[in-house]
Amino acid sequence: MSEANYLLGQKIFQKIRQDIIIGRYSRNEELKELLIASEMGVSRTPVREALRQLEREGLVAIIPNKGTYVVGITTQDMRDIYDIRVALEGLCVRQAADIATAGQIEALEEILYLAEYHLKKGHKKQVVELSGKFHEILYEASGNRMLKRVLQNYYLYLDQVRMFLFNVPGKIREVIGEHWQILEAIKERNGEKAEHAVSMHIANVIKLIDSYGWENITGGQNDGQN
Amino acid sequence: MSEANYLLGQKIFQKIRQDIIIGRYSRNEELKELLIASEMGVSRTPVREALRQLEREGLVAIIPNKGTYVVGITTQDMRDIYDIRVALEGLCVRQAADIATAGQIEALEEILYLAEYHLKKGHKKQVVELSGKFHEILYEASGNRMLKRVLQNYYLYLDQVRMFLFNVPGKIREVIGEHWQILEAIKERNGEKAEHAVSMHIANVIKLIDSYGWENITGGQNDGQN
DNA sequence: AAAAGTGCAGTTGTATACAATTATTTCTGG
DNA sequence: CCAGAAATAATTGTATACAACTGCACTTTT
Repeated sequence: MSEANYLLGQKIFQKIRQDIIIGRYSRNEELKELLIASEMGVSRTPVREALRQLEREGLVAIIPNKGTYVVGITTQDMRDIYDIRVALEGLCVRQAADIATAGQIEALEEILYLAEYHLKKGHKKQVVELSGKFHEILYEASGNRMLKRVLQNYYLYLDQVRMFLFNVPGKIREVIGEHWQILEAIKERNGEKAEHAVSMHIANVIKLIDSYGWENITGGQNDGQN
Repeated sequence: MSEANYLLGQKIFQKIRQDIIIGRYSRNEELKELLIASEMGVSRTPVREALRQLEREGLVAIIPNKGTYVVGITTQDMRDIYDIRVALEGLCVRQAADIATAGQIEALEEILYLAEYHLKKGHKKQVVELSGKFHEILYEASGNRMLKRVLQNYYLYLDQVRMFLFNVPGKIREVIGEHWQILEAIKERNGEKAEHAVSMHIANVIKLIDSYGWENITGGQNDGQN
């Protein structure tokens, strides 16, 4: 009665995915259907459906008749995703600069003002959420369904990195500043400028992570097959 | 005993996906589990798993407790994918130019020679296959797992467009020529040039489709809800 | 003692059974 | 004849049952 009693299978899928992304499972760890099912108090059926979906996302590998093994997001994957994002987020804001609606632009602006407020108040959690919402609207504003879809996925995958970044002193303020620049370019309907702003934004993130070392961001996931 | 008795669920997934991509189903058509199951002579279980996977790919939409509906690849999606591919295939060959192995380069060269041969002989089917293999190796040569994954997906989605293109007189020859240029740039380890060659390649395809009209490429998929 | 075969426990793959939800039809009252 | 409610059918969601396959320990054979 309370709220979205989302389908069991989807709930399991999302939980396992999140567990994989944040590194709760170690790489190559075997996911046994019956074990997960009993842990969640359900039967194997919805668990199997969830695992099959995870395989499509590339987060696990299923060896027929043998088992399901965690693949996860490696450090290399994260680097690679950033390369991809430079290309795709650039495309995204270029298109958004052309066709974003007044409502979308207003929503983006509202988010940034709100983020400034929560930043001042030290409400980190809200800022993180707003930052996600900012990207969400940007993706939507591109008017490109396929692009939105793939970028949303990658955004999810980088959850761990974002957690790390937002704990670096002063980084949040910097990010919001860069978001303002992106928004300004879109308001001016200047696709080139918007793309450049995004490239800078991502490049700065990469530079920061480089200085800390990519390996230190994931919680030292080991191999699981001693 | 004959061959790769691939898991039932995967086989169903691939069949339905192909049927959706080539437009055998109309948009918004309802996919009933029991119907598909009986058509394929299996139970609902593997069908459900397949449908859930298709939902992850965005090819169908599942409304809980209601049904599964075909989303498919719209004409707009195809345009959008080409925009994405300009960005991503460019990134791909740029990276490939840096790190492709001698073996991969040799494989690419061999494919093109073979394609030339089959082109002369008029073996269109073989040329299409080789063209796919060419891209496959390019994706692999980027050394970027996530990139490979997403590009493979998009390549699948454009099956219908490719069928169309390869029936345009002289287009196959042109495509092979452009592939040679890409390969040359990679052999020279010139990422810029490779990216430019890919951009040209894709731009030419887009230009050609524009001249025919995008709507005329898909077999006139109707809406399915009269 | 080494190699090969046998049997058993554990796990996945598929089918079926049942519960819950949604759609459709039929009946009833106005 | 129509609106609405009750009953019925159809469909999805989940659990369970059984078959098939895998891995490993144990036995047997040479």
